[in-house]
Amino acid sequence: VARSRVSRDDVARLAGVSTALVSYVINDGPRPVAPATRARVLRAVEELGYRPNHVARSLRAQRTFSLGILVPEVGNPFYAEVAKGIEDEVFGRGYTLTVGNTQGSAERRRSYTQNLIERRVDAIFFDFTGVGPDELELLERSGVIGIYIGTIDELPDGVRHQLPSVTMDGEPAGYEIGRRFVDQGHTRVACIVSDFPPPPMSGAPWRRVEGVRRALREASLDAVVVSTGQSLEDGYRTAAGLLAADDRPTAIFAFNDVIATGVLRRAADEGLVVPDDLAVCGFDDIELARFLQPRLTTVAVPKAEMGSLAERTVVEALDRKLEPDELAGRDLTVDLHLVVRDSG
Amino acid sequence: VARSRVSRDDVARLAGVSTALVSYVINDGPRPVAPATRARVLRAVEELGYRPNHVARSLRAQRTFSLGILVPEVGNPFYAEVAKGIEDEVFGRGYTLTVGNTQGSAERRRSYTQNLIERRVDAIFFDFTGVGPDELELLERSGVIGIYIGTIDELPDGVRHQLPSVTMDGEPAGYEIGRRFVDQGHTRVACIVSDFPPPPMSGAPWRRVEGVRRALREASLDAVVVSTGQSLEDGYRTAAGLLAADDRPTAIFAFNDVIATGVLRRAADEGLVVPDDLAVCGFDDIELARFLQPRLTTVAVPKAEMGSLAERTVVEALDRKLEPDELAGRDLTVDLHLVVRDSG
DNA sequence: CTGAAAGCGCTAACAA
DNA sequence: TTGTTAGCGCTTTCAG
Repeated sequence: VARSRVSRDDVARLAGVSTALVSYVINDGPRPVAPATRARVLRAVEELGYRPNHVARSLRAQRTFSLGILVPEVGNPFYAEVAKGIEDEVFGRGYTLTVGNTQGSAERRRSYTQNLIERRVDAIFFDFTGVGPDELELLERSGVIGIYIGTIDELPDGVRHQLPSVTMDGEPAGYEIGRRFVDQGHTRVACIVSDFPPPPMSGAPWRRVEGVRRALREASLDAVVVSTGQSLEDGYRTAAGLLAADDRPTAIFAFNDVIATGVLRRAADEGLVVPDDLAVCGFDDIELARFLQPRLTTVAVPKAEMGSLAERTVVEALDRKLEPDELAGRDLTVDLHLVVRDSG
Repeated sequence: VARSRVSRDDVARLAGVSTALVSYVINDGPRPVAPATRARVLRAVEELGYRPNHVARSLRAQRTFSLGILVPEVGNPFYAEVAKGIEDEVFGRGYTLTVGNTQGSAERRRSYTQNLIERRVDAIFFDFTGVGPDELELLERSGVIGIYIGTIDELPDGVRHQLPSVTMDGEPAGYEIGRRFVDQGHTRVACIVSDFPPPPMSGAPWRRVEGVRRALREASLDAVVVSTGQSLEDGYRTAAGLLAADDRPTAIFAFNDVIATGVLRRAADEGLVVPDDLAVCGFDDIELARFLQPRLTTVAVPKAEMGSLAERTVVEALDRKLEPDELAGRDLTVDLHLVVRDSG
């Protein structure tokens, strides 16, 4: 077997034509080729098992047809969901997706961005990873398109509107949850927020928590807010701490469904009945939420939609050969809504 | 800002040296450079914000430092886990991971393999996707390294030992589960297997189910086996069917933890108490398993270990510039063990 | 309708 | 210690 060493030259030689012809045949253009010649080329391609080298093509075309996506944690189904939406969409158009796990580290995020740019990906999606001035500058000087997908919390003011984005604002949904807690007569409510170290760049409190507290404040109440990590275990452990107190909360708003799942587990371990002894609300509405026992009350985030909005923005820009700056200001927004189930 | 147009030539010109020197400085070799010159080059690099073009470098080096991984479904935390293990490991060595979702389609698997090969990835990991003759031939003629990670079920005989692999055999663990069911006095047990369309290439029954049935047979029993898809919903729906029957099973072995989660949900909906009215065992031991209510009895699969064994095999082969055929026959195996919790 | 050749950005062998 | 240059595989302009 001819080990990959088969190049366009070999095909041309075997078919007895010039290399340009081979190119025209393979790409169906840009110039026409006589049917007989075309057939000869095709036969040679077949015989040699020739396949074009995408690397060479990328170098020449100054376009790689590959996209990068940065994710805080691929293991978390929430982030995976938007990545999946994008991948599914672009594969049909010949793009490939390179994914990077930032693990919440700003340093990793920066170095991945750098790496992807050196590899000349056509665009980079920042999937709930936040974007800082570093990434912005890297994108700027390289001319690579970047787009942000995530919460408005994670976009520092100096960054917003500098690159296109698809964002959501958790405040209104948080407010609804807070209202619900108030209506249910809870007076001791806790919010568990889930920060990667370091905390969100803006340093601002999370919008979704602000929403909850706004509702509480209207009833002259407030919430205790504690911070934890991203895993099921983090949710479990944090809930354990909260529930150990004498004046333990009777309602917990968990930052996301993964944390909420940990909380539910801990509640069960304490012999607490949810929602009677403890109300629990999550956020994200991952598929799992409605399979948990009890079914989780949570906030539906249109993950697939966020992915495809971003994907469409990028692909269109690429197709129309827009410059990155022409995309600045394209800030799309999606709506969230509360999904009431059994946990709170 | 100089839009990415900065190339090695610009740096050389600004520093007043030859392009080779720039190369030597950037790569720290292969030839030494006088300190003064080096400093000048570095300054020019800095001033221009120069970054090497990885595409050109790949073309030249005949090596891209990118790896491909094919996964049945990124949304499933089980598959994501091994991908994560690999990614984490190789990123430090400068590799990047391009992931493809096959969605269980053999056609997609083939076309992704093709695509990745054209992009000249240095190696492809097949993560529980199976590998068929098509992929084998593609790898063969391209000289790209391929490695299989998954169950032995999914490797047709014509493919085994043709490429390196890290596999597990579910039979013994299945047997343990079957034994447990027997010891608990169950006489009506059901197995839910989870096939993507089409069914596993080998056409053979799944080893883990064979194990369960072997144990049952020893007690002169047998299991009913039903097939379903991969989602929580699939598990839920299939359990609904099973539990609707008059002679409903009192024990269910679910193909994996995702399916088991759906089963648990349905059992709760039917007002069945697990494990008293119904025993449920899963497979994989995803992190979620021990947070479910009830905690899921399942089989621990060393996901991270499988990933890193495969990763090490590949990286070593790449470092030592081994030919793909030198890897054939490197078949590693990992052990599984039952994790008894509360569901069965 | 087809061939020759330049050039994408980089590395390294060869020369000086 | 440094400069020059061929060539990785491809596309496309310019000639014929």
